[in-house]
Amino acid sequence: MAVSNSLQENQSDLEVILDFLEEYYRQNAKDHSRNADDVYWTRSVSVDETTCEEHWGGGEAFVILFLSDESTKPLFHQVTPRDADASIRHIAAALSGHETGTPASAPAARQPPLPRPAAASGSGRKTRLFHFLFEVLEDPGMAHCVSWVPANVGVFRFSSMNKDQVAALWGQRKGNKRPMTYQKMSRALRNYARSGEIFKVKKKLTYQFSGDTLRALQQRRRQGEA
DNA sequence: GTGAGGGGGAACCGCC
DNA sequence: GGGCGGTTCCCCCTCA
Repeated sequence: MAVSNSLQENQSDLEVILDFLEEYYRQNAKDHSRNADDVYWTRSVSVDETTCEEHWGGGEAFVILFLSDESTKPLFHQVTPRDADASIRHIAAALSGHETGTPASAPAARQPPLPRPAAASGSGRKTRLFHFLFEVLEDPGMAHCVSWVPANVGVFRFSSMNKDQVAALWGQRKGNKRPMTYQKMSRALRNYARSGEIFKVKKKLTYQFSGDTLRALQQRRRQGEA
Protein backbone atom coordinates (compact mmCIF):
# COMPACT_ATOMS: atom_id res chain seq x y z
CA MET A 1 0.00 0.00 0.00
CA ALA A 2 2.81 2.38 0.93
CA VAL A 3 4.48 1.58 -2.36
CA SER A 4 1.26 2.32 -4.17
CA ASN A 5 0.91 5.67 -2.39
CA SER A 6 4.49 6.50 -3.18
CA LEU A 7 3.97 5.70 -6.83
CA GLN A 8 0.81 7.79 -6.91
CA GLU A 9 2.59 10.69 -5.30
CA ASN A 10 5.48 10.43 -7.74
CA GLN A 11 3.00 10.26 -10.57
CA SER A 12 1.31 13.39 -9.31
CA ASP A 13 4.69 15.10 -8.92
CA LEU A 14 5.54 14.13 -12.44
CA GLU A 15 2.37 15.74 -13.74
CA VAL A 16 3.17 18.96 -11.92
CA ILE A 17 6.74 18.92 -13.17
CA LEU A 18 5.77 18.28 -16.74
CA ASP A 19 3.17 21.04 -16.65
CA PHE A 20 5.76 23.53 -15.51
CA LEU A 21 8.38 22.30 -17.90
CA GLU A 22 5.97 22.66 -20.74
CA GLU A 23 5.07 26.20 -19.77
CA TYR A 24 8.67 27.09 -18.96
CA TYR A 25 10.05 25.83 -22.22
CA ARG A 26 7.24 27.43 -24.15
CA GLN A 27 8.10 30.78 -22.61
CA ASN A 28 11.84 30.30 -23.06
CA ALA A 29 11.35 29.14 -26.60
CA LYS A 30 9.79 32.52 -27.32
CA ASP A 31 12.52 34.41 -25.48
CA HIS A 32 15.35 32.55 -27.15
CA SER A 33 13.83 31.83 -30.50
CA ARG A 34 16.65 33.56 -32.31
CA ASN A 35 19.34 31.35 -30.82
CA ALA A 36 19.94 28.30 -32.94
CA ASP A 37 21.67 26.57 -30.02
CA ASP A 38 18.51 26.58 -27.96
CA VAL A 39 17.05 23.21 -28.63
CA TYR A 40 14.48 22.16 -26.06
CA TRP A 41 14.21 18.52 -25.49
CA THR A 42 13.54 15.84 -22.96
CA ARG A 43 14.64 12.28 -22.84
CA SER A 44 14.40 9.52 -20.32
CA VAL A 45 16.07 6.25 -19.62
CA SER A 46 15.11 3.45 -17.26
CA VAL A 47 17.54 1.50 -15.19
CA ASP A 48 15.48 -1.37 -13.85
CA GLU A 49 12.74 0.38 -11.87
CA THR A 50 14.42 3.74 -11.74
CA THR A 51 13.59 6.39 -14.27
CA CYS A 52 15.93 9.20 -15.06
CA GLU A 53 14.71 12.14 -17.08
CA GLU A 54 16.83 14.84 -18.60
CA HIS A 55 15.47 18.20 -19.68
CA TRP A 56 17.43 21.03 -21.13
CA GLY A 57 17.29 24.09 -23.30
CA GLY A 58 17.45 27.86 -23.02
CA GLY A 59 20.81 27.79 -21.31
CA GLU A 60 19.68 25.63 -18.41
CA ALA A 61 19.45 21.93 -17.82
CA PHE A 62 18.53 19.55 -15.08
CA VAL A 63 17.98 15.90 -14.46
CA ILE A 64 15.03 14.44 -12.61
CA LEU A 65 15.52 11.14 -10.91
CA PHE A 66 12.65 8.87 -9.91
CA LEU A 67 13.48 6.10 -7.50
CA SER A 68 10.52 3.76 -7.49
CA ASP A 69 11.81 1.80 -4.55
CA GLU A 70 11.84 4.76 -2.20
CA SER A 71 9.16 6.92 -0.71
CA THR A 72 11.11 10.04 -1.53
CA LYS A 73 9.91 12.57 -4.04
CA PRO A 74 11.63 12.92 -7.39
CA LEU A 75 15.15 14.23 -7.08
CA PHE A 76 16.45 17.11 -9.10
CA HIS A 77 19.97 17.47 -10.27
CA GLN A 78 20.87 20.70 -11.96
CA VAL A 79 23.60 20.49 -14.58
CA THR A 80 25.11 22.86 -17.06
CA PRO A 81 23.96 22.52 -20.65
CA ARG A 82 27.49 21.50 -21.55
CA ASP A 83 27.28 18.59 -19.13
CA ALA A 84 23.74 17.67 -20.04
CA ASP A 85 24.74 15.12 -22.61
CA ALA A 86 26.84 13.17 -20.14
CA SER A 87 24.48 13.54 -17.20
CA ILE A 88 22.25 10.54 -17.82
CA ARG A 89 25.27 8.29 -18.30
CA HIS A 90 26.76 9.71 -15.13
CA ILE A 91 23.60 9.16 -13.12
CA ALA A 92 22.98 5.75 -14.61
CA ALA A 93 26.49 4.82 -13.51
CA ALA A 94 25.80 6.20 -10.06
CA LEU A 95 22.60 4.20 -9.94
CA SER A 96 24.59 1.01 -10.22
CA GLY A 97 25.99 1.89 -6.81
CA HIS A 98 22.48 2.49 -5.54
CA GLU A 99 21.29 -0.85 -6.81
CA THR A 100 24.14 -2.73 -5.27
CA GLY A 101 23.21 -1.29 -1.94
CA THR A 102 25.89 1.27 -1.37
CA PRO A 103 24.05 4.24 0.05
CA ALA A 104 27.30 6.00 0.82
CA SER A 105 28.04 6.16 -2.88
CA ALA A 106 24.55 7.22 -3.83
CA PRO A 107 24.22 9.48 -6.87
CA ALA A 108 25.36 13.03 -6.51
CA ALA A 109 21.80 14.03 -7.32
CA ARG A 110 20.64 12.55 -4.06
CA GLN A 111 23.11 14.44 -1.94
CA PRO A 112 23.37 18.00 -3.13
CA PRO A 113 25.91 19.98 -1.14
CA LEU A 114 24.10 21.13 1.96
CA PRO A 115 24.12 24.91 1.87
CA ARG A 116 25.02 26.68 4.99
CA PRO A 117 21.95 28.40 6.35
CA ALA A 118 22.00 31.96 5.12
CA ALA A 119 22.73 34.49 7.82
CA ALA A 120 19.49 34.59 9.71
CA SER A 121 19.21 38.29 9.42
CA GLY A 122 21.07 38.86 6.17
CA SER A 123 23.00 42.09 6.42
CA GLY A 124 21.61 42.96 9.79
CA ARG A 125 18.00 42.78 8.68
CA LYS A 126 15.44 40.30 9.93
CA THR A 127 14.81 37.15 7.99
CA ARG A 128 11.85 37.49 5.72
CA LEU A 129 9.46 34.69 5.00
CA PHE A 130 10.77 34.06 1.49
CA HIS A 131 14.36 33.95 2.80
CA PHE A 132 13.27 31.35 5.31
CA LEU A 133 11.44 29.34 2.66
CA PHE A 134 14.48 29.38 0.42
CA GLU A 135 16.60 28.09 3.29
CA VAL A 136 14.12 25.30 3.95
CA LEU A 137 13.97 24.43 0.26
CA GLU A 138 17.75 24.18 0.13
CA ASP A 139 17.75 21.81 3.09
CA PRO A 140 17.39 18.21 1.80
CA GLY A 141 16.27 17.21 5.28
CA MET A 142 13.12 19.30 4.81
CA ALA A 143 12.19 17.85 1.44
CA HIS A 144 9.32 15.98 3.03
CA CYS A 145 7.74 19.33 3.96
CA VAL A 146 8.43 21.53 0.96
CA SER A 147 10.37 20.84 -2.21
CA TRP A 148 11.34 22.34 -5.53
CA VAL A 149 9.31 21.44 -8.63
CA PRO A 150 11.80 22.17 -10.17
CA ALA A 151 14.38 24.48 -8.67
CA ASN A 152 15.64 26.38 -11.67
CA VAL A 153 12.27 27.94 -12.36
CA GLY A 154 11.74 28.74 -8.70
CA VAL A 155 8.59 26.68 -8.29
CA PHE A 156 8.07 24.92 -5.00
CA ARG A 157 5.35 22.90 -3.42
CA PHE A 158 4.36 22.16 0.15
CA SER A 159 3.59 18.62 1.24
CA SER A 160 -0.06 18.37 2.16
CA MET A 161 0.93 16.19 5.11
CA ASN A 162 3.77 18.34 6.46
CA LYS A 163 2.96 21.87 5.36
CA ASP A 164 2.16 22.94 8.92
CA GLN A 165 5.60 21.79 10.01
CA VAL A 166 7.18 24.47 7.83
CA ALA A 167 4.72 27.01 9.15
CA ALA A 168 5.46 26.00 12.73
CA LEU A 169 9.18 26.40 12.09
CA TRP A 170 8.59 29.82 10.63
CA GLY A 171 6.53 30.80 13.65
CA GLN A 172 9.31 29.52 15.87
CA ARG A 173 11.90 31.49 13.92
CA LYS A 174 9.87 34.64 14.29
CA GLY A 175 9.22 33.95 17.93
CA ASN A 176 5.50 34.32 17.47
CA LYS A 177 3.36 34.11 20.56
CA ARG A 178 0.76 31.98 18.81
CA PRO A 179 1.54 28.95 16.69
CA MET A 180 1.90 29.64 12.98
CA THR A 181 -0.22 27.56 10.65
CA TYR A 182 -0.04 26.93 6.94
CA GLN A 183 -3.21 28.94 6.47
CA LYS A 184 -1.68 32.02 8.06
CA MET A 185 1.66 31.54 6.36
CA SER A 186 -0.02 31.18 2.98
CA ARG A 187 -1.80 34.48 3.62
CA ALA A 188 1.63 36.06 3.98
CA LEU A 189 2.76 34.29 0.81
CA ARG A 190 -0.20 35.68 -1.08
CA ASN A 191 0.80 39.15 0.06
CA TYR A 192 4.07 38.65 -1.82
CA ALA A 193 2.10 38.67 -5.05
CA ARG A 194 1.60 42.40 -4.58
CA SER A 195 5.30 43.05 -4.27
CA GLY A 196 6.03 40.50 -7.00
CA GLU A 197 8.41 38.40 -4.92
CA ILE A 198 6.39 35.18 -4.92
CA PHE A 199 3.43 34.20 -7.05
CA LYS A 200 0.75 31.64 -6.50
CA VAL A 201 0.81 28.94 -9.09
CA LYS A 202 -2.45 27.41 -10.17
CA LYS A 203 -1.58 24.15 -8.53
CA LYS A 204 -2.42 22.97 -5.10
CA LEU A 205 0.08 24.12 -2.43
CA THR A 206 2.41 25.39 -5.14
CA TYR A 207 4.12 28.78 -5.34
CA GLN A 208 6.84 30.32 -7.45
CA PHE A 209 9.64 32.76 -6.67
CA SER A 210 9.85 35.54 -9.22
CA GLY A 211 12.97 35.46 -11.39
CA ASP A 212 14.47 38.46 -9.61
CA THR A 213 13.74 37.07 -6.16
CA LEU A 214 15.22 33.70 -7.05
CA ARG A 215 18.37 35.29 -8.44
CA ALA A 216 18.71 37.47 -5.34
CA LEU A 217 18.27 34.46 -3.06
CA GLN A 218 20.79 32.41 -5.01
CA GLN A 219 23.26 35.27 -4.92
CA ARG A 220 22.66 35.68 -1.21
CA ARG A 221 23.33 31.97 -0.70
CA ARG A 222 26.54 32.13 -2.72
CA GLN A 223 27.70 35.09 -0.63
CA GLY A 224 26.88 33.08 2.49
CA GLU A 225 28.99 30.21 1.22
CA ALA A 226 31.92 32.42 0.27
C1' DG B 1 -22.68 17.84 0.95
C1' DT B 2 -18.08 18.21 2.82
C1' DG B 3 -13.39 19.40 3.65
C1' DA B 4 -9.14 21.33 2.03
C1' DG B 5 -7.08 24.89 -0.05
C1' DG B 6 -7.18 29.54 -2.08
C1' DG B 7 -8.23 34.66 -2.25
C1' DG B 8 -8.54 38.82 -0.11
C1' DG B 9 -10.17 42.64 3.16
C1' DA B 10 -9.18 44.63 7.39
C1' DA B 11 -7.32 45.39 11.83
C1' DC B 12 -3.48 44.70 14.44
C1' DC B 13 1.44 44.11 16.05
C1' DG B 14 6.48 44.63 16.48
C1' DC B 15 10.47 46.51 14.66
C1' DC B 16 13.34 50.00 12.52
C1' DG C 1 4.90 58.77 14.08
C1' DG C 2 5.20 56.33 9.76
C1' DG C 3 6.51 52.52 6.91
C1' DC C 4 7.39 47.79 6.46
C1' DG C 5 6.57 43.04 6.92
C1' DG C 6 4.11 40.24 8.53
C1' DT C 7 0.09 38.10 11.75
C1' DT C 8 -4.54 37.14 12.83
C1' DC C 9 -9.30 36.77 11.95
C1' DC C 10 -12.89 36.27 9.03
C1' DC C 11 -15.70 35.35 5.10
C1' DC C 12 -16.39 33.61 0.74
C1' DC C 13 -15.19 30.76 -3.34
C1' DT C 14 -13.57 26.67 -5.91
C1' DC C 15 -12.60 22.08 -6.51
C1' DA C 16 -12.08 17.18 -5.76
